[in-house]
Amino acid sequence: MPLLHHEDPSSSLLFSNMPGATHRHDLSGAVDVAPYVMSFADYLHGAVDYAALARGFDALPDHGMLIGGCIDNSNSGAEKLTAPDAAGGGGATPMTANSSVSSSSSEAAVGDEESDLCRKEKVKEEEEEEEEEEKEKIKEGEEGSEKSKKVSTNPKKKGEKRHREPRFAFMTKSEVDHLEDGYRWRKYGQKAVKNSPYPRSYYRCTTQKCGVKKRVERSHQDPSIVITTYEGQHNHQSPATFRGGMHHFVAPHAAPSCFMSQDFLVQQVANSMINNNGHQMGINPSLYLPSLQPTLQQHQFPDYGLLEDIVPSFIHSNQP
DNA sequence: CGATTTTGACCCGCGC
DNA sequence: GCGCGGGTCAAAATCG
Repeated sequence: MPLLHHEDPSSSLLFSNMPGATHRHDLSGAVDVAPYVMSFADYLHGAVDYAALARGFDALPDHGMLIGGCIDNSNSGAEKLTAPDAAGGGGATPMTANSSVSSSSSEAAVGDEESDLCRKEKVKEEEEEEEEEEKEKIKEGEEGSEKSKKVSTNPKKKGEKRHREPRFAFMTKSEVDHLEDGYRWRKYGQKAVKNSPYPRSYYRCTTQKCGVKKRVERSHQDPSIVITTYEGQHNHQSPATFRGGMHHFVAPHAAPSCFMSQDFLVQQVANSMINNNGHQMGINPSLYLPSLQPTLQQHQFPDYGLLEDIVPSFIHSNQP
């Protein structure tokens, strides 16, 4: 996927929309993305749900730049995150600031396998979308009384498959694993990642009734890269947003489709950028938008369901 | 003292 | 049916 390059080669942002991708990453690492705010947002509007990501920008401490992102619609657990390099299909995609690699690549890496999965999942998703909402409701209701139950996601209906919300993943070059994105998260688990020395952490939005989750893991291919995957959409504004006097309303329910999330992201991004005191802050110049920006705006993504769809373009751009 | 993190156990889906 | 891996829970520990 194409990247937008800025003047500063040191930082680069790579966005990839990966429908099949399962991760969303916050780029908390990137600190000042301000200059890109507008364009970024616009960009997002067109296609992806990077809002969430974007928000990370404003908060990003000192570490990191956004390397890439992708949206994953696939719900089935088929998501896999691969290191960018890996995704590249063997390191084909460099994630350096100059070179662009994308998270998509990571997911893309999984591409072959995932592409099928993603597509299947896509379909499922639609069907399950409704179910999910119901589940969530049920959950809420049950939560209080049936906590004693162990780990049963949905004790009530066994027949129902676990449904997952669209995910958005992106890679960030950052020293810190958990990037600040404006929301408050509570870590609820950590698991070792197969074939990787780095564990994957699971976070949940601490806001009541907000079921947004995110996973954070470090690429074993390039330890400096953090892969963040968002799942679901916030049904509230971020604390940061409030502080900044943000004004955008965010869709109250889980996004049924990638596009929803995209809007969401856009808003978030915009918000984050405008955040503090109404000043535009943030987006790090180091944030590079992929050349696909135009593409996104035009909604030309062939199929968001597949990473490969996106990744390839992005990869190609880098590789003649 | 409340909120968050840590961590081992458990559940679930999937492939063989 | 079994084993594996991913994801989640929840008690205990830690933090602010």
